[in-house]
Amino acid sequence: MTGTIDDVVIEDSAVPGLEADRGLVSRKSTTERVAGVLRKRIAEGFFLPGGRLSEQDIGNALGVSRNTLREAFRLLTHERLLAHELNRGVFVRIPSVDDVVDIYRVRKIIECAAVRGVTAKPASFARIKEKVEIGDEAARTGNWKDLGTANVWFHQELAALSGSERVNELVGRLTAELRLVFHIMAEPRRFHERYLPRNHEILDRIEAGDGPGAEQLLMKYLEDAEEQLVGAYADRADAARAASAAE
Amino acid sequence: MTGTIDDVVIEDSAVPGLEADRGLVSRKSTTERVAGVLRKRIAEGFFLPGGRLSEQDIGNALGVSRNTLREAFRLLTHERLLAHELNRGVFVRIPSVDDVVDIYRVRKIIECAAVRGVTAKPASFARIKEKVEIGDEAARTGNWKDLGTANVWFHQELAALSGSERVNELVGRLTAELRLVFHIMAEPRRFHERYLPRNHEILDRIEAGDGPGAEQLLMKYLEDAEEQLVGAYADRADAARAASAAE
DNA sequence: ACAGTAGAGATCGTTGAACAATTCCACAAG
DNA sequence: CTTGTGGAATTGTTCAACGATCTCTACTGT
Repeated sequence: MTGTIDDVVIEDSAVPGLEADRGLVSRKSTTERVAGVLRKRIAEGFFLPGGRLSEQDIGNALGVSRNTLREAFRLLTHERLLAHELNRGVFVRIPSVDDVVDIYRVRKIIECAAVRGVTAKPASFARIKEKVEIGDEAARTGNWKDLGTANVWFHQELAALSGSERVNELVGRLTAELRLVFHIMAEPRRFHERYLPRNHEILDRIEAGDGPGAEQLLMKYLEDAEEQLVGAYADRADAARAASAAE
Repeated sequence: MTGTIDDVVIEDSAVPGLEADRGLVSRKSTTERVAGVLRKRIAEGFFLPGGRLSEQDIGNALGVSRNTLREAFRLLTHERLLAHELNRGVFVRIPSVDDVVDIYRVRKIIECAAVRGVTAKPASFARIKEKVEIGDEAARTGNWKDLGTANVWFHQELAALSGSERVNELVGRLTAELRLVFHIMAEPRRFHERYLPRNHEILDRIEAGDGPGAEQLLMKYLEDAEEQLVGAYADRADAARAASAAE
């Protein structure tokens, strides 16, 4: 063990404000780049929930070795985007109803807490407003895909009010997981549209510095969205039951 | 892609209640077992923060190949226990002051929300009480190490009141990360002791079904703990500054 | 004496091949 | 219709190899 504990120095940088560019300097390993590609593909529905990701095929397609690919799989499995079954391979995860309920349980806790703390106008107002307007524009032009992503961004900005790196990361993961849910839903397009006016209401309360008010609206918002998704799952189950009974 | 979206069936098993044993059947991959070993070693301080984990050495010591070991490293890096530096290797992470602040930010949100929701007596009361008593016993016998872990368990039980799998996992990760912080502190033994009576106070309020009351106490508890840790970091920084100035 | 540099050694990043273990699928047998 | 039983396909894991990158030392020139 080379390093000792005394390496713990609270670094006050000699060139403040430059550390932000560190991300631009640091190259990324192949594993991370592969994971990024797969993450994007999963998000956009190229790999559908339940589908298997063959080491051989994807390795060939991306031009990376099996070992490197497996490391990327581990990353995404850890993010709950993939499910790893021993000796069977990795599959795009199929969130269960319980998952949906749990995801919203966490979202209620996190996002509501972030919004509740709002009192004065923080600097990130513009960012939230921006996301709402992007959503409006997408709805006006009928671009349902963009509407969905704008909505996701909106909620990520809300969570960002907490000012916590870990909260941001967590919410990012949760929404990525939710995208899987949307992909297994029959009609995802209209899902986000009905929540557009409520985005405005929440933004208004935040702009007014009314944290508790915004929280109340957001809580109701999340409860409704959850109920709708759970309902969609129940419909699927009913349909499956009816189909198997009809044989 | 073999599986289709229609695989999403809410399975009503032919043998209800047996799926719970699925975890017992599934063996674990070598990667996961290795990750488990490393996780434990890091938690108990065998690998100290800042120390480098050589692929070669640890691979030989554990009798696994470099590839398998690297997969395990990815897992732990994702949990923020290890830090991965390209072409330099993996190191036991050294949490910064910002990390400590952020960890407590999240803990306040999560644990307080979990505790706030308590109204009637849930079934998990006994579990919480148990953890408090384990802490008492450890303090009585002067077993500071056990006191620390008992305290961690206490908070994990508090978080478990939320009834969310994801919250449990998150808090588990945060406390694992906090253990790193404790390892770089000079005198970790006495740290937990002073919070013992406050554990009792919080437990009392929970048993009384007074969620908001418990939340208030818990919030103060977390604020004090955070302040103490941040203070310890500042001391370290001062000491480092003095040392370098004396040369 | 000192800054800069070249090079050797160590370690990581990534690949490719190999073999064992396991699962999957089709087909035969009861 | 259910229960073995093969063989093919895929994953789990190891090993060896080579280029890339970092680290440290020793050397050079001023």
